[in-house]
Amino acid sequence: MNLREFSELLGLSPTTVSRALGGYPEVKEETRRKVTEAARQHGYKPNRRAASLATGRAMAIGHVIPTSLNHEMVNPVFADFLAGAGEVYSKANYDIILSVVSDGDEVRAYRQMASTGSVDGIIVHGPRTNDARIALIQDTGLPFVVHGRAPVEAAPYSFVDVDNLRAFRRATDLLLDLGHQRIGLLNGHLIMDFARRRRDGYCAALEARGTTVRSEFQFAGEMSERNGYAAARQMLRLPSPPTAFLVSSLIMAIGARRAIHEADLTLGRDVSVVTHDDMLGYLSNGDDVPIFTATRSSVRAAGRRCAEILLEQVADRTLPPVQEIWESELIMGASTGPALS
Amino acid sequence: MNLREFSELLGLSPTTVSRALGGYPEVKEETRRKVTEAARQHGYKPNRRAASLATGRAMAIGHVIPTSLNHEMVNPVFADFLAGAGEVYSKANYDIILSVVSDGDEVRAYRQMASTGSVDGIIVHGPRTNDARIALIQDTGLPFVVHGRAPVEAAPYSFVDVDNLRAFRRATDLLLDLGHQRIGLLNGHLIMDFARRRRDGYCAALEARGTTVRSEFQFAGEMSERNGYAAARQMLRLPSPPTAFLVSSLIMAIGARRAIHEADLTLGRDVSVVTHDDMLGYLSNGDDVPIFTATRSSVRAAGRRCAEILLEQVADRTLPPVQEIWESELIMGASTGPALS
DNA sequence: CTGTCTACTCAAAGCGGTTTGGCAAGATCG
DNA sequence: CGATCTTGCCAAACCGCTTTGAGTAGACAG
Repeated sequence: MNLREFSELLGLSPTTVSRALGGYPEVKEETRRKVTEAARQHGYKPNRRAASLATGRAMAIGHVIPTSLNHEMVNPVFADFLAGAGEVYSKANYDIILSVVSDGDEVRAYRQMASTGSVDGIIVHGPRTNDARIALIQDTGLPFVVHGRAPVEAAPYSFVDVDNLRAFRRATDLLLDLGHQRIGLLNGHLIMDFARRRRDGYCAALEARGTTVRSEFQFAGEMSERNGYAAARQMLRLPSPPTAFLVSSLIMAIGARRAIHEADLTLGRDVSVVTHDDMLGYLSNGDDVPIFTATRSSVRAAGRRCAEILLEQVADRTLPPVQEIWESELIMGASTGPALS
Repeated sequence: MNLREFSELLGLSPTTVSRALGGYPEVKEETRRKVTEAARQHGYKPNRRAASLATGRAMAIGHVIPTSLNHEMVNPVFADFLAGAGEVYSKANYDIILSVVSDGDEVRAYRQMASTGSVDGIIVHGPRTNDARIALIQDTGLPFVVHGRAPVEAAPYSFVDVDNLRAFRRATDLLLDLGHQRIGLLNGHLIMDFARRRRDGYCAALEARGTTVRSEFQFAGEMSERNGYAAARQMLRLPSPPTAFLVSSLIMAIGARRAIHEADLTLGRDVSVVTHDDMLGYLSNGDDVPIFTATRSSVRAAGRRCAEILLEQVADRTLPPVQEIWESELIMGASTGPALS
């Protein structure tokens, strides 16, 4: 059923029907009522592609999700981020266009989205330390919002980020205050901006206290359960092992916990753990008492906020960039305790 | 840059340029070379919406992901499923149109996708026992593939599913063979088709051996870490607690493991666990030796296969439905052992 | 040298909407 | 009561592409 057929059915012109459904004031209220009612009954909905073409607005936002670096892992925070963003989009009647690409093709995917005009705006996920994508998208003139940020701020752009440096600096301070001198860092890949900031926070705290920063206490790689386990295990086998771990994701922390148990140590007594918690829906960090002491920030809320900002920028292209840096909560759980002397 | 401008630039007609880029045989090879080269250089790409409108093909597949039942959880398998499907789509130059909706609006989302013609086909996720969506989509005439299946088979449709009943029957048999008499089931919501089939497999195995099926040994709900923990804890506190658990997802099993540790019991000795493992990228079930004994089937592979089938059906609407039921592997890990008498 | 074929290329008609610029009919005003 | 506004509707142009059907130039044969 297309507009012409539908309008003939009603004995009206396509123009009037389109206006009636579009909420324009030029049609009589009664006519509008008749039209909307008939549309509901016959299931008429304007063809989205045609409407897009005519208005120039795609009514869609592009997300590119890369399947990670070398492995085939897809970052588990995407699901929650998309859920948050999706809430906002669906209220505004926007679609998500998702492009799942292997790491190398990412830039191509962004370029394609921009040049084929299939989206009105773009969300950039997982910014790298030197991220070619940002300059690229800036060139296209398409509105975009970055979840996280990249250090190079050639021209300012919108982003929503957690204050990762501060979060990890506070977490490290906490462990130092508890008397821990040997602290392992289980981090994400260092090409990721957030991982680098977290490491900087960790190093800054250690250096401020005159504690040596040791490379054998640092792991950087994919944040999987497996890697958390393997890295923690290896560090625990060192002649003088860490008494505490600072971990970049709850999933990795669960891996670390496995290694701790396996070494017949007790979490929160023999070994302390502080982790970052993205508050993923299916992986809550305990109910009343948190399992892990954690720096906490909802990735779902970030998704919502990024979407809001982006839709505003799409609606009004002249708006200045919005930059938000969120403070993460530091919550005390059962996984930290004083260092055993 | 649009086709008209671009073709004027080249001194050719829009038709010829379109044909050259489309790979039609009516243009001279040399002309085609010139055109593609210029397109690359000037960054010309046909506008997707316009092309769609002209050809009638949307070059997009719709996925609807519901944020689960009562809670705000979004199923973590989506990310991996989408990654698998995305591999196939991007090769075929198809987009994913994602609609994230809260549970109630799901049907509306499907109807909308179908009637606005923004997609060429649909993937249905997480079929329920009585699923209205399937009949609805069948009505629209749009090709679709179900990941999983629903019991009502009014008219046959395409699906890819794991043989859940058989998998859980085998797993239960394994535990029974090890001497376990009291086996807890930590399952998903029973309105989900897969959960019901798994329960049926569990019950069938118990009944075949004359073992009583007890309701206090069955939990059905959201498959989160938290629920796995809470349900296992509660069952372990029963006067005569289970000596083994059968769990529907690795995340839930990790929750159960936490409860087991907390009760000062040892996994694989005091309490056995068999779980289903979707092989999510970030949550591997151990490396060489699996942590958990598990029924295993890759959700990513399922995503790939569903996408393949769907694209075939889109290309040729007359194709008969494809129904695949995959056998899951039963792999032996360190979480199962003989029942302590 | 003319007629027929082949190989390219083009103009124009959609695809299904939105939107501009009119045009009648009825309402309002002097 | 005629002139001027509103109000409510419509015809037609346009968004950017694909594709049909027609046309032109050159190759080749007679």
